[in-house]
Amino acid sequence: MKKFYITTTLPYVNADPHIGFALEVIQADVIARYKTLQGFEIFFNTGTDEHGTKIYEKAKESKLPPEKYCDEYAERFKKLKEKLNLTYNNFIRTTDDHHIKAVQKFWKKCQENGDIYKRNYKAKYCVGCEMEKTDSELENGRCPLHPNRKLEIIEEENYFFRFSKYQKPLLDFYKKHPDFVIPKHRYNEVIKFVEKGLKDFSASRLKEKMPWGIEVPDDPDHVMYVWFDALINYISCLGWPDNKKKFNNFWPGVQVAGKDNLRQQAAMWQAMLLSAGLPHSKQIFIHGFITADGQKMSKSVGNVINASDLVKKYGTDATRYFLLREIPDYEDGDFTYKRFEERYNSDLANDLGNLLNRTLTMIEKYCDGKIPKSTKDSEFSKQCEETWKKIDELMKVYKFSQILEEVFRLLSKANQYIDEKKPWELAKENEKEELEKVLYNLAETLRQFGIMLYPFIPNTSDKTREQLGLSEIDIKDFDFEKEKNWGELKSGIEIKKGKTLFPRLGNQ
RNA sequence: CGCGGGGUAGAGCAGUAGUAGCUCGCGAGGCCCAUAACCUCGAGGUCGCCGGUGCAAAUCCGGCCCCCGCAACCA
Repeated sequence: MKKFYITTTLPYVNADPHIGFALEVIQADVIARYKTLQGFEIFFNTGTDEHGTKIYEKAKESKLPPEKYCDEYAERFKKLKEKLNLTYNNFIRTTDDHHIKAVQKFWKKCQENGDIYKRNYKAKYCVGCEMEKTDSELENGRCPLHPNRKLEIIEEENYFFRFSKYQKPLLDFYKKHPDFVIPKHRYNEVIKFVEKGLKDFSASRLKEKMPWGIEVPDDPDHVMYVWFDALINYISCLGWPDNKKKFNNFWPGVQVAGKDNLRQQAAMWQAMLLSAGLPHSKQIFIHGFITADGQKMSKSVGNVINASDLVKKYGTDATRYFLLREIPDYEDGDFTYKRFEERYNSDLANDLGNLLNRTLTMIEKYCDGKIPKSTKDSEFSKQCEETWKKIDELMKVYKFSQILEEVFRLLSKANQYIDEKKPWELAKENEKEELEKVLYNLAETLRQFGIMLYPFIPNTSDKTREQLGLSEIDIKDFDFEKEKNWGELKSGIEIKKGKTLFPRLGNQ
């Protein structure tokens, strides 16, 4: 069986999951679901990033041992699976035993390769921010956020990773793989970054200052810096280094990440893989950010949109639909409740839900509630075929919004078709054959929608199928290629008109 | 000369050379199968500004202004 591996980045567990991460994991889920339809065996990984200073301090604040604190947050992220209807089959925590062992092994490999070395490290530290500051961040030698405080100079011995050594190999690699980073402008961005020159980066901290991390092998005074450990999850989740079979089956994979993560994913992580003698990732797909009402979401502004709240208020599919349709492909997008409800009403309620409803009502009234005789010369069969082609092309470059636009265009054609053909008149005039043809075309088109929408809004896909008298898509044995063909909807099936799919919001 | 994205109808966006498009909203009409839904038509834009190249520019080139991220561990 063909294999496919996809992973999200691991969110840091110092806050509740917000819709930015929801977007990422939903996008990954769409890809995974589509690949599954195509017959791939999927390994779909997500999880939580749990080490590092911020978490250590957050835990202290909430008077919990870090382990407990992480447990609590990891649970909240795990709940997304249900809430967002995700199909991931692996959830890694960077505090998992096997991950820790893998990280230490990875470290040793880099060390054997001469890429880890110790040197004195000096950094400027702002106590106000509790953060190191680089020179570029300073204004007149002071932290712009806390200009009254003097910066502390911290000095300690750190291990460094020889990032600089990989400038040329990385550039060669990018050149050979023009699709390595999607979209193109992110690909260009990372090349520019690497061309500018790479500085070795610090890969460890003194344990006495920051104990919450993975121990450096053979040097218990040091723990690794959090991202060095975190990046390795993309292979430790596959059982590397022990489970060679699984690793070889699935690696390399596609990594979905936010634009803030471009350098880490596309440059640092790739250099680390080179150092450890492992193959590069297959592809990095970078998505944009979500603003709330045009503003960056932040706790201090108090405008953070929480994924769970959306699901609670509007449901899983409406949330998925909004994020996939309204956030522009590759770019930043804006969230507002107004826009959300507009999308919901116009697309999901008026176009999709209403089409299903009116079609099924007519089948009940005019065809005894049974799918009528199938027709060959459908005006829709060709359009469905073309839409499938477009979906396939666009899916390769992760243009989810465009795909949904295409699918809903087809939907709108179906609504037009009803007005054109006026089945109610055909019924009055007893034009049975034409009437059945029209209704079959509509029902079959709806069946096709059901499949097209499966990666995006799976519950709706199920419900649509159910109301057409079909069973839900059982992903394990669903013959996708066959089901895409026009006419797979058998006549005589009894429909099961059910509840309104998406009741309109804000009526009244 | 730090890096990147953006400035197109009231709002949100698509469109990378050849009659300016989509969704929502707005106005008029149609229909009655349907979730006050659906369908048709219409109003509304000097495509940020200035200059250049072209028969032709939102689209290419140069300059400028404005907005938003990032600036080496926050999706």
